[in-house]
Amino acid sequence: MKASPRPYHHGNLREALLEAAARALETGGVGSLTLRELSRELGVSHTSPRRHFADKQALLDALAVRGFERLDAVMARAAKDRGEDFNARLTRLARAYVGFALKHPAWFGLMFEAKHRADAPPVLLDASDGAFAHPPAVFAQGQAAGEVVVGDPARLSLGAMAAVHGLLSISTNGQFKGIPLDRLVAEIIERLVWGLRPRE
Amino acid sequence: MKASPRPYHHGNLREALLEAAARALETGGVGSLTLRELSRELGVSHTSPRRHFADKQALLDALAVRGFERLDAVMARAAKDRGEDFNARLTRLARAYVGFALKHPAWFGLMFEAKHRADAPPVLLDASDGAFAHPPAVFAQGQAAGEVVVGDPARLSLGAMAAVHGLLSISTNGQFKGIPLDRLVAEIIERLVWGLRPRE
DNA sequence: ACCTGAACACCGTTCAAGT
DNA sequence: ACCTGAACACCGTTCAAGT
Repeated sequence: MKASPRPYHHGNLREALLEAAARALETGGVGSLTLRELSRELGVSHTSPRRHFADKQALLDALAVRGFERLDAVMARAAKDRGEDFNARLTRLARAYVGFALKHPAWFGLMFEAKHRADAPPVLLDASDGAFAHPPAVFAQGQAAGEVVVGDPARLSLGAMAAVHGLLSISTNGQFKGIPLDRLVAEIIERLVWGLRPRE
Repeated sequence: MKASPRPYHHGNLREALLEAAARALETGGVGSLTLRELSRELGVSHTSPRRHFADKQALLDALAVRGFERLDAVMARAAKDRGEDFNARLTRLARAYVGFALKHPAWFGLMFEAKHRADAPPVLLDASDGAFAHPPAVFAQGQAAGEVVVGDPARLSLGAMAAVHGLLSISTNGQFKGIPLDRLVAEIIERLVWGLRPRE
């Protein structure tokens, strides 16, 4: 958003660093991400990153923020109302979440690791909150349609998102005991929705 | 279990390394865990660990196995039948899980990170399976008592454990938007149990 | 303002050598 | 069998210096 000042030797080093870091993350995991290697790749000295990020952790945090922004965009698209019932809509949202996590496992891992640091910057927590604002919205509309019990949507949706996220953590290689994640997600959401029916 | 051969310079270096590593993990997180520092602490040369662990990752894997064994012990104790109903028992099991994770956050994180590596050793996956065998047992007894719908206990319990684990991942510093994890766990389990009631 | 090069204090891993 | 010491190829970070 901020207009970049005239470049010196490199076009926009900060941006280039973040992009190269994201690539490194996808290719070789967080272990392969070093400031010196990024600098080499971009043809600048290994001390250049210092001008744009206080230290390595600052770059990782910025990368985590980008991740939550991407996740936010993915969730926003999946949360759009298409006239389905609550179950179908929540399942679509959950699948989008799982899809992002499986497509960018190292990035996804970095995002939550960064968020869990005691001194995580506010901008990071805000980015996370942004992405996690979509499920409550879907729940609220489910309530409006009489498909979901009354109660704080944020609190109700937390259980659903926790289940989906936990499924990712507990599973291995996109499956659990041979059953693909996608199927398990649908199963769990359906059972959850059943439990969330208004009690007559 | 295996009888240790006569020591050379150190009593039982393998054991000492694992204990020192666990301590380092608790104190300064996984970032503070280096083979050289462990060696210094134990008064051996920095190449000694090589005799007992092929590389650093092998030590981390062994540490992760220990973690799952500890978790298994904690879960086994919590899963014991005390004559409560299914809801109370599952809540106790979930709280034990959360308690372990909050008490040893770095270790807990290491365990699942190790488990997610593509080349995770079978012994690690077995240790994980061991700890996760307790919830299905509780579910099976819940079914026997007519408190839970029919279905594969492993599959049914997966949703519950995923929700609890996910809550840990999504939350920050043992809470979520100011609400303590313990309370959220109880809430989610209760709602889940409600959804798992046999449908008449 | 932005980048460089040398220097410092660390790593993990390898390997020939010791007892 | 078990450990050592030197060596190698890396790190992140600091700092005086350049344009």
